[in-house]
Amino acid sequence: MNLTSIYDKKLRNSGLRPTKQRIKICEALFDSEKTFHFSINDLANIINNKSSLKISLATIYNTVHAFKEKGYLKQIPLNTNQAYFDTNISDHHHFYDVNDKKLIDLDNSDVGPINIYKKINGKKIKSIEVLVKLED
Amino acid sequence: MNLTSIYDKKLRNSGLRPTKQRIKICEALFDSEKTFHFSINDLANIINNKSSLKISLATIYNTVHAFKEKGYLKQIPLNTNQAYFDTNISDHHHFYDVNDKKLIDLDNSDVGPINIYKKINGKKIKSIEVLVKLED
DNA sequence: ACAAACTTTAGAATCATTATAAACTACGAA
DNA sequence: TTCGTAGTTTATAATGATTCTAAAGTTTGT
Repeated sequence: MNLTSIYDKKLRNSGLRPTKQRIKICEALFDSEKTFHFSINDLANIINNKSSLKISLATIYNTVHAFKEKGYLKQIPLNTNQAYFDTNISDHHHFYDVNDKKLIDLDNSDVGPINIYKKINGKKIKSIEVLVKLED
Repeated sequence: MNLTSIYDKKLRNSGLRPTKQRIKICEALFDSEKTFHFSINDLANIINNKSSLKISLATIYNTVHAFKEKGYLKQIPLNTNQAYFDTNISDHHHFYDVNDKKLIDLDNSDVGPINIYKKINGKKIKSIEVLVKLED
């Protein structure tokens, strides 16, 4: 089965129609084995620079949010003015290099087990994310 | 020594002139023993609702950034559209309740030791921040 | 009291993101 | 296949947070 039909199935299974825009966004995000980090603007540039089909910013926003909802993307908690997303949806963490303003994955195996001793009544833990800031 | 003169000294020591706006912002932030989390808008409301001296938004932005630079405030890494700050500048972490959209401090003692095994050449760790998302 | 440097401010500008509503497309039923 | 409906895309406008600007005001050392 080729990638396009995999994306087609993925979209259908999520209740999203496999439009050519969404397939193209899937290609930009998931064709490579390597995962990566991106802002909406990064993604718009990646797609609209190397393809004849231009996709509007609104569609890219909509699609990224839909994919985030469906769990195909994660948003990275950061204190920057724009949102950053990750195609690596495994449980993992991040380095943030404050000088180079770059994100680097920290696999779960790169971080020792994290124990949270405090409990909040009626709430359960949904995720644990570690941000390690780096400087020169 | 009263609080106002402590703030005066704090500001002078940081190379910031102790203007009445900055003193008032210090009062709003640091008078209470309790630390708290706030957005710029929260802070503007706190100050401008309970005081006759109205401080412009621009000044509040400037001052919060200056205080963050000086280490009197911390910005909390989150994926929200607006910036959140913390008057608790000790090493600590956060719960974020995704249903109630509320932040709760997680003291260092509430979290087991965190070990980072990965190293990046020429970079050193500046901070480690854990965000624990909670849901119902 | 004075000049220089620093601050505050209102308002404009910018940037990221979301909303709108009209045109377009996919899809299932007939 | 054709049609109607629901879902999608798009340009553009609207919003909201934040930053910039430049003029007016304040602080400070002398």
